[in-house]
Amino acid sequence: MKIATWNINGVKARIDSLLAWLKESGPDIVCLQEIKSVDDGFPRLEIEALGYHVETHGQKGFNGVALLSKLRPDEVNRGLPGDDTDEQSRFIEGVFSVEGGVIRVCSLYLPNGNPVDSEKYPYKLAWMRRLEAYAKQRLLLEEPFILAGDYNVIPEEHDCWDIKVWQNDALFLPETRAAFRRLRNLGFTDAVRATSDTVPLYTFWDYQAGCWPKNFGIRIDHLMLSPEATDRLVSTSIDKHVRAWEKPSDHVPVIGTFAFAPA
DNA sequence: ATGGTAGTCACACTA
Repeated sequence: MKIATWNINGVKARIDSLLAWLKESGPDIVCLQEIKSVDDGFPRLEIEALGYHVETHGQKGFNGVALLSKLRPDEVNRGLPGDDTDEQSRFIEGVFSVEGGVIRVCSLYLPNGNPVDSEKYPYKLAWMRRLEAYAKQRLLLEEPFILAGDYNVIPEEHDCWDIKVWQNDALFLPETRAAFRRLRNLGFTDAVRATSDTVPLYTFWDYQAGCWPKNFGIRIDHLMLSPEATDRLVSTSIDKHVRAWEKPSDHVPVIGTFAFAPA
């Protein structure tokens, strides 16, 4: 079973690429971020025509996440718990039946947090605290559980082309990485790192300043796995070639392959 | 180069 995450940076602008990639890659579950669409505006018919169920948690203009899946989810939950006043659509959770039980998969779009001296950075850190509290509770279920998405976190220096450029950025500040480590240390495995010794590995290349042709990238899209999901992890891959397509997203798909069979 | 590019939406805002 292939489970992928991809920040597509606007589903309306990326629908042709998304359909082409679904046909090429054939993932079973896809976690999308930055759909930048309300639920009614999401191009669900074209995606359903390829055999996917579509669940969205949209927002006008910004943010927005979605779950595409060959299996129909048994349960879907929208929004990260912990702050009823948070109106940004950054989190959706689906539960799927597989042979022998369920898997729980979340698509998350963690706040960017820049500029650091604005209210955006404390919002990011508060969001990470909420994610940690939520994840801690979910781990008690002892299920295969995958937190997939755009974390806007560069975990280590070697996940970045030039740390001097990023060291004071909200994606790399010590407090940001400490929050990421706290989450991981609850018992999660960074799937890409667990299956590859290659450094560096990138999932994002900025549109600006020729970052893509110069391979000036960062690794910020992650599949974080509970112990029960890690037990079933077979391999991971980063679909880097998609960054060279016409009108690309600045992020590429990250894919985990697992030894789960559909129910 | 106190720049650069892209998406959304209709003016800046976000990244």
